Amino acid sequence: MKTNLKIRVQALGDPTRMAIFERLEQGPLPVGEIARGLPVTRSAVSQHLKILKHVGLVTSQRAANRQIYRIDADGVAGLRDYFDRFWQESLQAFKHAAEKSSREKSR
Amino acid sequence: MKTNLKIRVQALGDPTRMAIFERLEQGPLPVGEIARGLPVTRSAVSQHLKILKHVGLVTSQRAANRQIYRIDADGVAGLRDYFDRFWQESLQAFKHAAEKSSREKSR
DNA sequence: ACTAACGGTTAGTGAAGACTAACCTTAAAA
DNA sequence: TTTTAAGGTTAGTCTTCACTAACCGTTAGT
Repeated sequence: MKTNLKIRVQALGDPTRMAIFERLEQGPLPVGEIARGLPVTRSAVSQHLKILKHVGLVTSQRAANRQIYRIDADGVAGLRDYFDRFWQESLQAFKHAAEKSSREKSR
Repeated sequence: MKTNLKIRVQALGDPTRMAIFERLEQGPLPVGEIARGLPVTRSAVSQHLKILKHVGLVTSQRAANRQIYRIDADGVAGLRDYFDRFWQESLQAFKHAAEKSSREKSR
């Protein structure tokens, strides 16, 4: 399982994978259930799930005949933290710019 | 400016756009400066910036001859909140599953 | 006015990758 | 044991889209 954050974003960049991901927000589902309602074949869904699993966004678990997929909370937490850092840094940059601007106005 | 969160993820799904985005984490930059150090032409960078701006991840501002691009903190906050929701929901689902499992073990 | 540097736009091309169809294994039910 | 349904894999096709090259307008300096 890759832990690189960028390839997780890349994985979710595909609309179908994003749809699968959002489908799993409701709760764990077997492959066939995920494919039902999506405009692609079960084969395509299976390939997408392989990628999502590989990048650490979902996990799977056998139940007899079925493979149950669910969202990997840790993987999602990584993404959240990643964007949180960007948010904080850009906010700080904005604050600096604002202060500088007000300094220039007051002279 | 589109406010749809999915297309922001889609926008960052491209490696070059992600590189541009991370480049802007250091601080605001003009187009030419961004292109310098990237393995693509300035034209490509300009097209990518157009997309990033369109989905609300960066903003731009003229300074005479130059276009200064910077990260849009609000846009990034949207992404963070989006993944935070997934994280919370999947964590809760995991907790439910764990409780159910321990109940079944204890009987 | 001319020149140089900036950035955006367009058309056309090439490569990456999403998709289907056909196949396989495995597990449970008949 | 045969059948049925599950899911994964592969080869091949086709579409999407990232990229370059050539162009344009704009601004500042000479």
